Amino acid sequence: MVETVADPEAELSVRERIVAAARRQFAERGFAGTSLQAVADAVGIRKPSLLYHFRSKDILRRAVLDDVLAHWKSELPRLLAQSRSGKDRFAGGVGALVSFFQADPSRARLIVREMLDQPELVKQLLTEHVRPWTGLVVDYIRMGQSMGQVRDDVDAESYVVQIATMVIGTVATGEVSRSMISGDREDGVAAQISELVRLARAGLFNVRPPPGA
Amino acid sequence: MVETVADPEAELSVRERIVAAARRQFAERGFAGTSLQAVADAVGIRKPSLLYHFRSKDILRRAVLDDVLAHWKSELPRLLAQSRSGKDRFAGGVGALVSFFQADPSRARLIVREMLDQPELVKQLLTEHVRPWTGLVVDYIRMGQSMGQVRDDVDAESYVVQIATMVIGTVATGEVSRSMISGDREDGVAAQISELVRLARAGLFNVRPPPGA
DNA sequence: GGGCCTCCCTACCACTTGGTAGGCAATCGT
DNA sequence: ACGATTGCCTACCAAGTGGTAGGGAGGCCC
Repeated sequence: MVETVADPEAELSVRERIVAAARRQFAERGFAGTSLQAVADAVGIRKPSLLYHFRSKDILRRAVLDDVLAHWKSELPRLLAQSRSGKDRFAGGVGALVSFFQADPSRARLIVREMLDQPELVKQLLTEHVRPWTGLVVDYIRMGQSMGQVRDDVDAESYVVQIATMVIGTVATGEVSRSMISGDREDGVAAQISELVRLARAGLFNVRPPPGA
Repeated sequence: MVETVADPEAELSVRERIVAAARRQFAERGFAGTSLQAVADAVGIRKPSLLYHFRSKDILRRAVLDDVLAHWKSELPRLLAQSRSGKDRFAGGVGALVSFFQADPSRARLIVREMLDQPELVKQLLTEHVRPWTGLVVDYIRMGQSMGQVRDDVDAESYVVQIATMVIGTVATGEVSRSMISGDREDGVAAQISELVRLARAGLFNVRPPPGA
């Protein structure tokens, strides 16, 4: 029995559907707070069938984490391409990073949870998959510094990490922190993100051409 | 009912020791990932004794969260006093906020976890306890804007939330994000924090007197 | 003293958890 | 045609969970 062909989810393999369901639940209730029973229910199979595809809960956890990082990694080139030159593209790049996580907030929440639950593993995985790319950004910023376009008091590496922390944190805890903004105004998300981009920009570029030149 | 107000440097009450142990464990392993058995062991009592002081695990959770927020709230005036005027004090204020959470990172980690686990409750508690104080900061920033000292493209509310997100996120996930900074250089923490302060500052103040006037 | 309250204990319980054993139908390679 | 493999199932289990029952030692007030 197969579901409707029009539904994009219908074409996913059972493995993929398990990973997707697990990601959502791990993100929402945490790893320890999620039972295999609940994941199996969400997929529409029985628990032992789930354990046939993933031999233990820990293996499933790892698969979910790998999946999120793989998606992130595969999106990075596209995101970076948008920030390759100038201030306008830079704003677009940060915005695109935000949209990547915002498109499925469970990605951000999962990463935050795993950073808390297994810092050593996440540290290793990020170093392996994401760091090479951030290295490109760091080089780009340093180039901008040598050309006088970028503030020279910027610590490029710390800057990148800080912006990433802000982006992921903003998406993951967005609902809560947004409630601190003026009651519950409609444009909370937009305001928060535009302030994020503004902060990132103000912290990076010289406001106007250096006075000496 | 608190009986320890006049106690000079006496040992903590059992209740307080339970809350402290629970905070550490909830922060480290999460609420669902922590058993009452483990908390009781850390305190050095049996599980039913723990349940004598807190009638359910959920009540303990709430007590832990209240405790953290109460400490935060009570520290806020002192932290704000340091940022009342000018750029130097501002840096001190943000730095002080960082130190507050860094003094016991389990506070930051617990708040992040609870923002993920029970966003509605945390939203309500933050609005009740913390928001009045951030309101003061917002007013202060707006005053600075009317005096031309602060950039006028700053959305004061979003700015404050964004900085707080960055501070809490930096402390909570510090170990991991720091590993993205150049191998594992010794001053990772300091570099990260100083970049945080620099970002906050660059995003707030006019770099030099406004050009038009 | 005697009753009472505080605080901690041992013993126990119903329930859920991750995981295993083994069977059954469809599909595949040859 | 037919054994092996795949993918799912029912039935089960040992361990651990949050929580309860009830008892006992010590201090406090009359």
